[in-house]
Amino acid sequence: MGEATIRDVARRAQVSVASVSRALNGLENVSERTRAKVADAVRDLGYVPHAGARSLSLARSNAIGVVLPDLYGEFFSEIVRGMDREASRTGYLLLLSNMHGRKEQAVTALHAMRGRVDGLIVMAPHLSEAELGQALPAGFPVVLINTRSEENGRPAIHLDNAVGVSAVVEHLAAMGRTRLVHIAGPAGNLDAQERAEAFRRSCAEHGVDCEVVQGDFTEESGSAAIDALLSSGRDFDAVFAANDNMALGALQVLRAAGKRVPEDVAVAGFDDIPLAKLVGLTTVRVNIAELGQRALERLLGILADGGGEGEEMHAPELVVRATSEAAR
Amino acid sequence: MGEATIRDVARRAQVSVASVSRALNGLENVSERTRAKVADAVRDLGYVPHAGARSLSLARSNAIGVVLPDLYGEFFSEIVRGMDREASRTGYLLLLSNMHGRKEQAVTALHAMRGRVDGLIVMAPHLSEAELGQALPAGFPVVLINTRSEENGRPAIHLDNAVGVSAVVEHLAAMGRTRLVHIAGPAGNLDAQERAEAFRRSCAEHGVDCEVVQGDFTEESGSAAIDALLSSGRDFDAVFAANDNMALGALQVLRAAGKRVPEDVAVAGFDDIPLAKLVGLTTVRVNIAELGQRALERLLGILADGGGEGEEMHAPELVVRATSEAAR
DNA sequence: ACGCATCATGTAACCGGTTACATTAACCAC
DNA sequence: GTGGTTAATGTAACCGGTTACATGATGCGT
Repeated sequence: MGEATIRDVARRAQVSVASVSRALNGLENVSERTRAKVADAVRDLGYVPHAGARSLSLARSNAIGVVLPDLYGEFFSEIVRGMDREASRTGYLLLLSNMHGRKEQAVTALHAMRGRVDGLIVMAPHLSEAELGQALPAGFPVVLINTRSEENGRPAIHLDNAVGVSAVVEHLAAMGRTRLVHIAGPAGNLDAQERAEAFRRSCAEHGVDCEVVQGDFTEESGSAAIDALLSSGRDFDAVFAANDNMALGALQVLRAAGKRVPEDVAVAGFDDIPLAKLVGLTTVRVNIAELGQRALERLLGILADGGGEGEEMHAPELVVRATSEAAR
Repeated sequence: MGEATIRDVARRAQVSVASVSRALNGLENVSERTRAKVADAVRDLGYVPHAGARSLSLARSNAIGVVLPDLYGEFFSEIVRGMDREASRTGYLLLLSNMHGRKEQAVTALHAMRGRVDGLIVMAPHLSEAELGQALPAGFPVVLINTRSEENGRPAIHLDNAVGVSAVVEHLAAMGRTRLVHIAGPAGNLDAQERAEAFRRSCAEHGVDCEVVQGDFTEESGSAAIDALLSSGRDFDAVFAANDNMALGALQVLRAAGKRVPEDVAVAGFDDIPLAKLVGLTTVRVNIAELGQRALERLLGILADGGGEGEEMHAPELVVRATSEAAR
């Protein structure tokens, strides 16, 4: 990039570096004559200010660090797109760092951000609060996404699983379904836990029978779960899987077993992956881009006025499609 | 982040800043005793080096700037994933900047990178070489992706659209299709232009009828295009969309209109997004992640030995699936 | 004991910006 | 003309690291 420095510009314009700096930053107290000389010199030399040096002396970088785990497919691009939307609107750059491996790598990633960014957005589903606390000194502006949050009061944004789940259960109940099955995600996963828990609560509220079987978010596990249920002779008229993948697996097994969907059994999932639309699967749409955008907005808010502790919930939205449209 | 500076560490460890710096950077000439004192002080203070200051004095940031246009769906996440793969392997960070709007915004985006990154990867399908040249002083390490390249010899990586398109047309012709429709991408987009151009050429070579209709890379535009075509009563036996998104949109409309795929109409796309495999869509596989990774490798190579001018083509690969498998 | 090489350490300049403060010039009122 | 005010400009310190060079201590050969 243009290697000219502000001192080169000053020399060529026959003024001091202070005047150049003032002229470039549009300060008031600069004469027209000086302003013009500086502008000429800048053009002649192709001068572009050195952002690194600038941020060192200003203690401000106009960049936001984003630390994400390995994310699959849509999720990554959508969340970054949302952040970028807000960032480019407000003139910030995004400094990206995926952390694949384990804890040390995460700490390294976070440390590498020091002195480069004004704030951080961190999504670290496999780090505990305590571990995060070590790597993130108190006082540094951070917004957490979907981290296991234990009351510590750091600003955070969470997906509101309960809202999504209860919308599905309410919908199924309204369609006359009375014996619901939930295929849960893997035991260690926070979202999976919250969804299963909310499912039980919602069923109780609507006075419908409920049962929870285990899955692990893969399509196969959804198939296997329903397979087992069918051969055990258990009766049910709706299946709600903790994600779309498992719902699709369930769908295939149900149809193979001669069940009509939605007439005999309604099916619903969670996430609204592109395939869900194609297949006509009722699901819960998570607006991932909006989540990312909101996280950045929140962080910028903190940078501006320092305020805003506590968690914020991001509500997903019920999308009713063919697999649940008919009443029983 | 830890606000302690290297001088704080030096004071607490009772040594000079130079010794601290040497100890932290693992230089040889530091006594064990000093090394230990520094390590203690660093731990006590929670010191993390200020990367901005470091890169200012080293004239090296360990960051790579990535400037991308608005990209749709998978493409963005895949290309960034590929770059990230290489970046985290080699200890680089990615500084991301999407440029949506017009030229000035692009120039601003590029200038914002000055003094923050060691090199740039730029994908600017809507900027001419000349425009780019102004914003990118010669001598700064850059790798261009899919830019309108006019012989200027900057290192670049291009997707070989012609190879992919001609493979599809040849395949469709071999399957007995004779009236092909191409749904093109947005007018300003280089890939879209190249694909449409190659389509016309390939059709002529294989002696089949061809028609090009306009789309904009979104699924909806694919649906709309075929919708319009069907209601105009035009006849065709194969649809080749400039990307998979539009092909999927077309697929839905065709089926909704009672056409059998592939018996009545064959369908093909471009990109091979994950959904394409699930749906059985014939397409051209672009290993996008590999493209991104390759771009970064190339850039790192340039940083290391300065060499490597010229363009490099990245050939995509035909993937035949159910939507085109049956001969007419 | 001396001279000399070797090694650890410290001092201060530098990277490229910003800005507090000092300086100078210009203008006005008296 | 003098003193005081205001506006434009310049000087130099500072942000937080790195590193060339100077300094001081230690060990060795003779």
